[in-house]
Amino acid sequence: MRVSHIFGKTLREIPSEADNISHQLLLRTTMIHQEAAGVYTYLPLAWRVLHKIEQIIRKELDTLGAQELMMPALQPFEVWERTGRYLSFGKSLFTLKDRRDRKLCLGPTHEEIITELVHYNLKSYRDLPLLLYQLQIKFRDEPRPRGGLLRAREFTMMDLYSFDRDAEGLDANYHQMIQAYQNIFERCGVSTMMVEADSGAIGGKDSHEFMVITASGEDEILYCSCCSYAANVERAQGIKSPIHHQEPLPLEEVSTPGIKTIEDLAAYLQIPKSQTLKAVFYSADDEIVFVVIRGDLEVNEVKLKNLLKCSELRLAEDTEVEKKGLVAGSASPVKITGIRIIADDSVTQETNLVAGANKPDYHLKNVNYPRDFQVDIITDVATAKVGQGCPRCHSELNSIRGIEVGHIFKLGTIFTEKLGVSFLDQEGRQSLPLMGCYGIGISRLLAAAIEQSHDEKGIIWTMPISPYQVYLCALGLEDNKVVTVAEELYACLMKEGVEILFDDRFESAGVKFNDADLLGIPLRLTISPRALKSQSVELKWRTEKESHLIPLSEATQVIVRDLTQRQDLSPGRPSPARDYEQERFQRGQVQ
RNA sequence: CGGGGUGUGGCGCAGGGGGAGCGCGCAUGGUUUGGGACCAUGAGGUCGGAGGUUCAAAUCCUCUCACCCCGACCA
Repeated sequence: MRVSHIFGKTLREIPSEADNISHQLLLRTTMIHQEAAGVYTYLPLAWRVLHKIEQIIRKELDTLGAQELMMPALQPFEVWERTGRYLSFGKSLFTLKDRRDRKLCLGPTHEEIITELVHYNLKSYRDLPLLLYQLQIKFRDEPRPRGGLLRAREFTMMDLYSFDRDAEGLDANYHQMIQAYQNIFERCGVSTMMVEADSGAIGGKDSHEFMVITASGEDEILYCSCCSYAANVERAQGIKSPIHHQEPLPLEEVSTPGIKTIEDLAAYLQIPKSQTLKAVFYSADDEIVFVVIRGDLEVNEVKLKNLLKCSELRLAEDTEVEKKGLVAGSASPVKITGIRIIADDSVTQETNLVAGANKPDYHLKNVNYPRDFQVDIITDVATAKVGQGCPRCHSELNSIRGIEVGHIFKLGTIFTEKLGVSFLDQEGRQSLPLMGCYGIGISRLLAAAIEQSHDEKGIIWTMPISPYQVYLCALGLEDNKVVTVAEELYACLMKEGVEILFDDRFESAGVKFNDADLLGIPLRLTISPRALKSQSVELKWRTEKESHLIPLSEATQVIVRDLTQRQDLSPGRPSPARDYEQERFQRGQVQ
């Protein structure tokens, strides 16, 4: 492809709507164009990258015996009613009506459709296991799309669904898919960490996310510095050893005029926050619940939501709290009845805490469980923190940020049961197949790859997903020799199957070099009168600072050889963005 | 949904009751060509939309739409 013909020109200035690196670079290179909030056109360069990622995915999945198919984006709403998931998706589900007033929706995911499809085609245990996948556009009416392709309302996704005879089969497929995912991301040249994840309202016992590690990531990951434990903060557990263990002292009321927050209380009484008991009130599907937790910790709403099995969870309004006869700012579980009390285990392990006195301007000292209060549930509902102990090996937890590019779930029989899918097992009995589902956000992966691999000049593509492999710069085009040599090399390399961008524009060297860097093509070749004096071509890798000359006569041969070597990434391949935390990734990629 | 912000040519921005401007980009001609050259000439905008105030509105008022950021939210 000639650069002069590429649809979409590079921009010198950053469009003001973007403040996210990948978003800025995708706009500056005109790889994407925004049509509405969270809705983008992929221009030719981006489309090539998406295709490459898709091909890597296909190759890896087909090796497992998975079969590709294509389900509709437009789905009958009725099937979402049957599984009840129109409720859990809520407003994120795009809905519409056809001319006969029949309700339809745009698929945010395809568990319903695939399960129905399998219903019509699954008869015998001999048909299992089954792995089906598609590459599809998904629609989710996100409350707030952001970051360009990182959180869009329309995006491309690979979703695979597994069906198995039994739990062992599901486990085997799940492990197989973990390996496939690790292969896929590695082949794309992005470093990911696999972490334990919340499976949310979809249920199921096992769920893992694959995170592209980058400081700009939306998700926080807690990982152990010693063992392989890594989890999304939504799910992570930290060991909360008691820090003030003492003999219980007698309960004592203290005056705390105007004190309402834990910060103020700790400062006023000159005690650490960890010596206080925090009371937080939530409305869980309209039930007000009372959560108590050690003052230095925060309630993890995901854990709480899973515990209460509610569909809506929010902080209670002050008026709702008052209606329950509680004093916001001075509330405690001491002598409180008529409300469900959930205690984080940090509270029940601790001694002599300062808690509210359930009347304004007073607190209680030396509150101890179970002497002074009772609770309905004791469990872990705290947000794990850096510095806490790893739940597996008790070493210290660290924190890092990532972008979720893959998510896998063991669904079990949730969908097959609801939609009545069964098969005849070996003994001739009706049996429910066990499902797993596995997703990769392809367009998000494209953006995440840029987040992970760029510098101040632009994108740094890894070879396997770069839109082109080579950027051929011809400098001094009024020199006929330059034109002849460049055209010849361009033709030769194309004949060899090299994907090449030929910058044939009458532009200054600076413009061409800057565009080459911005576009991030791995190898830049320069043909110029200067290099031609020594019958040479200049080679420069995007990841390296220095260029070097090779003889013109060997150019095609050398270039093809070097490209082949770099096509399949070896672990030691230099890439500035991939170097950092490299060891961690390897440790994080759990067996 | 709460809070904040922005809408003026393809991109970045200035202007703030009476001529719609600047830089980049684009076109044409010329001089240039190893890290975003220069000169000249030009094309391109219902100032997000609707209503109002006024002799006169990009500018003031009202409503509205879109987009961005923070939060809530996000299987």
